[in-house]
Amino acid sequence: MIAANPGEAEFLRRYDASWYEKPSFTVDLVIFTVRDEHLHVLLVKRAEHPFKGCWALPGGFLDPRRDASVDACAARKLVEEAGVRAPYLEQLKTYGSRDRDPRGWTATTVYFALMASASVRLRGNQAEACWVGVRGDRVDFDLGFDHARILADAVERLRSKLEYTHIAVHLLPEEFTLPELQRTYEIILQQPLDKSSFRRRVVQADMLEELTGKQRDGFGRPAQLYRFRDYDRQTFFPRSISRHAR
Amino acid sequence: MIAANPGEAEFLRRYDASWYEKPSFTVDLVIFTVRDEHLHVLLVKRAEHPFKGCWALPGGFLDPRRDASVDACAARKLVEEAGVRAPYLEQLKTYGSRDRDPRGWTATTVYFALMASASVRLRGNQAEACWVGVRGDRVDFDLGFDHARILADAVERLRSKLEYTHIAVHLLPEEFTLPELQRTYEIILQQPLDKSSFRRRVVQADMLEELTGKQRDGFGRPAQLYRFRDYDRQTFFPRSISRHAR
DNA sequence: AGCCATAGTTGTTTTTTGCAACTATAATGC
DNA sequence: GCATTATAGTTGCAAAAAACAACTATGGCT
Repeated sequence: MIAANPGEAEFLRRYDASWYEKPSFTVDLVIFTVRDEHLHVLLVKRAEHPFKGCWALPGGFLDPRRDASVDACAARKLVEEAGVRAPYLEQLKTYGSRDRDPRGWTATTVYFALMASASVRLRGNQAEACWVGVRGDRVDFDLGFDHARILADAVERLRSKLEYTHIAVHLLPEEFTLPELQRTYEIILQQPLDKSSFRRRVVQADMLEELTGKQRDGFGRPAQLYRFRDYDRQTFFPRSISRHAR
Repeated sequence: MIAANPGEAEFLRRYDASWYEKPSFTVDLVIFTVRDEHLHVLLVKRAEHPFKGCWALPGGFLDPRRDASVDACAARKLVEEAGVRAPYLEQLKTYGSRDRDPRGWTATTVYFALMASASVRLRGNQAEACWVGVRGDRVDFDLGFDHARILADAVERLRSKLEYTHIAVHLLPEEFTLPELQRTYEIILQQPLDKSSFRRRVVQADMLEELTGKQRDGFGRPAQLYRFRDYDRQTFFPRSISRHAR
């Protein structure tokens, strides 16, 4: 390739570089659940280098032959890597840089998923996988790559979405009680909420369907069971939930 | 490459595919401003196939040699492709699929930027570039690729962020008046707001610094000039702005 | 039956908002 | 000059919403 002048040569070099040197592209998952009164995230132990033996978020390379889209890739990895089904899956953010992976330039599009603790059934393909408690916005040990940062961003997004939307219902089984829902909010927002304000808010949002006749038995008075009304719609609250802090 | 059994062969094939068949990776920009009482977006006319001659969002291939990160690539393209400086740049979302570009599997990470109309200085490198008015969540002519969908998502994100954060200040010059800020909100949210409620909200958020002595002259009484206090912090309103609709 | 624990409601006080009338300060036209 | 007009900014009050606390309800348990 012979160029008439330095400017043209430079242009051609850049053009070639853009076309042929592509960054590696992966998809990672931050899968949340609530169990034992704490927020948990699903982590896998890496079987290969780099960061072999380290805990990391489940995920891996996108395969253009198999994955029709990034969303489809995330849905596939949810089943294949994490071995779980989650009712809520949303794109979080894309992290890409020269130095986040020792093998070279990589970009990863991270999704975050919510699921009920009950439906957990780990059958990680090759890697060991387990739920790890989240303290604040981190877990207790080191994560590979920039996954600690990604986890912190995901926790922040989870908290802020909880303030304004109903998505906490996806952390519970299909049928749940209002005290259970309130407890979920309290665990994630890390502050107690006022019972009567919370109920007023949730009922006015008209997102729940009362399962008349069905109740959750327990210690004291049995609680009314509800079901989330429209599984697709994204309902927004007019005010943030944490205003009910007391 | 000889494998002992079908499972291993399949594994190796996938591994190779993941490594060597990477999707092309681009970065696109949705740059917003407000001028002539309307929201505008910066578009460029494509000089090359595909979609040659079509209007599209500015952007292009990430160059791993020059771009240390996706964020850095977006900042570079803001200057090189769009020829503008913007005080606010935020990642929107990543769109990737087999069929969004006729050349094959591509992923694009889209950023959205806000800037004051005054500081516009188009010097598009090779392409013709101009501001185009946004009606609802679209422009009046066809866009290449899936850029119409991307634009609609960006407008939606802009509206929802306006409700809860101060980011509208980045659509104004450094010094502005409260009526100008209110007008910006009204233009983007497409509804009139109550003057006294709006002022109460903005003043209580404590995000503006009064430039005592400086005023904007005009027809009636001159308006007090303000400056945004902390250019980095992201301030959140406790309630959505559109509650002041009247 | 009486106690305890939790669910759910109701009523009162306090805060926030919606709304409209009011004042303030400039330019303009006569 | 001075009324008029146009926009900026304030104030006061009624209405709505939220915080708070006390209340009732309903089960299990001894």
